[in-house]
Amino acid sequence: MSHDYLAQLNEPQRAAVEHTEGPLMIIAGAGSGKTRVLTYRIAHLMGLGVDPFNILALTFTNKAAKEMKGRVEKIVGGTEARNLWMGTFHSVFARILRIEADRLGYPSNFTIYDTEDSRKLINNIIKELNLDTDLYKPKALQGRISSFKNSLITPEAYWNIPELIEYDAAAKRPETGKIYQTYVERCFRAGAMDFDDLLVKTNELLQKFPEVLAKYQNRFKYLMVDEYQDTNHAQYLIVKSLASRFENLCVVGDDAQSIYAFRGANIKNILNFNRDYPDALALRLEQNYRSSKMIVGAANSIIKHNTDQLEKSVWTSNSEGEKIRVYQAASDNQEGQYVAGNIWERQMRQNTSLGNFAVLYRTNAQSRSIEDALRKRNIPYRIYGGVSFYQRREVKDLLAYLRLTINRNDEEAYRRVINYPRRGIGNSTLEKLTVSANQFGCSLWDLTERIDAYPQVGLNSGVQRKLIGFATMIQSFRVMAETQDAFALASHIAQTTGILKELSDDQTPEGISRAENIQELLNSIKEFTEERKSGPEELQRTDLSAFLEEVSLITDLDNDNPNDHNKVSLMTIHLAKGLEFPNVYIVGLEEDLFPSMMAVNSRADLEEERRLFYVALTRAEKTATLTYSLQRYRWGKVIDNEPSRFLEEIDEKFLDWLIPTPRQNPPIPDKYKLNFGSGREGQKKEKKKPQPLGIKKSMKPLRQSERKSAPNSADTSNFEFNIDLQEGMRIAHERFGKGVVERLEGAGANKKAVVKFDRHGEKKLLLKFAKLKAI
DNA sequence: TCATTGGGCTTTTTT
DNA sequence: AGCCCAATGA
Repeated sequence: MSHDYLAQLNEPQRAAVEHTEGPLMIIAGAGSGKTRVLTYRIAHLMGLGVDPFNILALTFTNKAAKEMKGRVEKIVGGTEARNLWMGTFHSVFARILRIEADRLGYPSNFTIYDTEDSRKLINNIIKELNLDTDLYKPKALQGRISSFKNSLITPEAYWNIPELIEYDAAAKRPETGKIYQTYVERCFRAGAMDFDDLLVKTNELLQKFPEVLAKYQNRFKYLMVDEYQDTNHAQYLIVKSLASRFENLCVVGDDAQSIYAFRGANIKNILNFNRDYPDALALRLEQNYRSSKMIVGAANSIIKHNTDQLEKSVWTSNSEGEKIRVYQAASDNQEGQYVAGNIWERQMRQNTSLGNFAVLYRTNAQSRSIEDALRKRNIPYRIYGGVSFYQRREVKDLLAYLRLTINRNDEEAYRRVINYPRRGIGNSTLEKLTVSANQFGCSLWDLTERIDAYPQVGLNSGVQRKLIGFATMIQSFRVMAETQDAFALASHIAQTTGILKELSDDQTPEGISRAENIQELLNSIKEFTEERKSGPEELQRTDLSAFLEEVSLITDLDNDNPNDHNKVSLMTIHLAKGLEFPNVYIVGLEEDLFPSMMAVNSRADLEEERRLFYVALTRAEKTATLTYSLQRYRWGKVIDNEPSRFLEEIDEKFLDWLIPTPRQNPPIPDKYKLNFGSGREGQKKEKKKPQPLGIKKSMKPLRQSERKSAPNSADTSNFEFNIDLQEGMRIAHERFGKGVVERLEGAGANKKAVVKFDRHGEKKLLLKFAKLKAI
């Protein structure tokens, strides 16, 4: 198999492929061909006689794994590559955990709780403990528990760390440890693991059972980890222990693309690689093969503003390319219209596929205005992420029945379906069951199944009969599961439980779409069984648990539907990581949106946002278009925006500013003008034809202060700008209301004021943007 | 027990 | 504006 693949690589790429023994760190700039390196490296290993059985590659998405496996197969042949283990941390570890589950006291068919399941459970626990949900916000607790897990702090360990206890006490949540402990117990009792558990339990397994560790150490003689900069502490430890025997560990990453600190990713894992492996070879891939010179240059000019980074200079020999266009929209809807119109024009002019276009945004909520505009023009699109198919209520309802059939202790599944469709088992019954289950330390199912033996639960015979009826039904599904395949069983369940009838009775548009989604779920189960039947022998299980094992870790990105190849892709920047598109639109480049409002207060957070912007821009191959909008609907209100600071950070020479000429509004009589503090709906709501866009090139947007007299910003006329601020001065801000200037920082264009607002707390405002008025 | 209503809260980002 | 939840009445 000595192909000429080595000849297709540049110098450092080849070195990376050929350095097979010992630790290796590859710092791979955006678009520098790291996937190619990884695939060739695997092929190369196999060429040297390494058994694919001994190779493990951990990727960031299932899609990336699939793609890589496909590419390896092309080089070495399909049968050869079959034994390769490739997948995400979560899916690979789930597989290991299913094999070893009983050592940890889990059933091998354990349920994987998704975010919603675990939030609901936490919510229940808070209520059972009679705690105030205003203080103990389930989402906040969930985040905190997740961060404990990511740092491998068990509930027992929690009690021994005074800082944590004090922190929670200070936050008026002294019961946090109790909630955490209860949550862990309940998951265990339900035979369920959440996403974090897949890492935590794997680590526990490897630490507690040396023989298991040895087994997998010996199996995975060669380890490769992609996107290493996004690994968290648990992942780091697992990788480290798996690799400690042979130390044939190759990690690939780019500190400039680390965007998951918010979920525990630790950039130090990559920065300190050399400390763990002093003999490690470190290679840098700096030549970008993806993007034009304009895009690479612009991206470099952004990332320069970060102080925490490894030294590296990404360059390209690709063509110059077009300048990056920056467009200012008047509203979010108009932003959408511009993007849609521009995509349409471009694809006509270039006679290219719509699959070559992507619209990227910071938050999922931004997709709506883009979708509307694309729909109006009949441009087909596919939206990734957001409320994905498997999170829809009706889909989760049916899945809950399937889950309960396979794992009857699954508490969240039980709660979901015990009274859906209605069978007269309401909250009070459920509450009694919960109390007893907690008392006995058993699952809800255990009680339900033999409710007649537990008079102390206090249920009357009518309710008992209903519970037995429910249990009998689930048991019958269980029996069927022994012989039937997933599709037959799922159809049967949809039928017998009455879900199908319930939905087909509902002829509202939502009801119809729900019924369609159920049908779609059944179709995908059908597809699953068909695929499995025709697949490789060792993967022929078509039973329900095989399906459930897969389904909980499927993400939107993994479904590659050929029908989507001629559609515009819409997704968050986070999801876009690792992908590339000839034409990229990054929308919503506004202060408080991108960078996010949550991130502007600390340098570390802001740098992560900047890396996110870097990731977004480097997705583009040929053209990039940046847009922002002066007004946007957020939280049901119209909000005024300032252009993102990131726009300023890009070196001017890469940009092409497109500014629409100001709209000529009729003068508005003074009495209709609104003071700040109240909305300005009267202005905003008027439906105007999209104004003709007189495009002026090479022009920066007018700052708010310069725009003051422009007729399209009548609502700002109550404000006096560029006032001479003094510390201690009392001021008013259009959005935040009244406050006191605490201190002033910086000078010139970067002058900022820290203002303590009466109602919104302390904010740091960039003076050239903030509309402050002395009072 | 269940359906309706109104109030409060929400928005980062994901496996 | 939409979603989730608690309170309310049938």
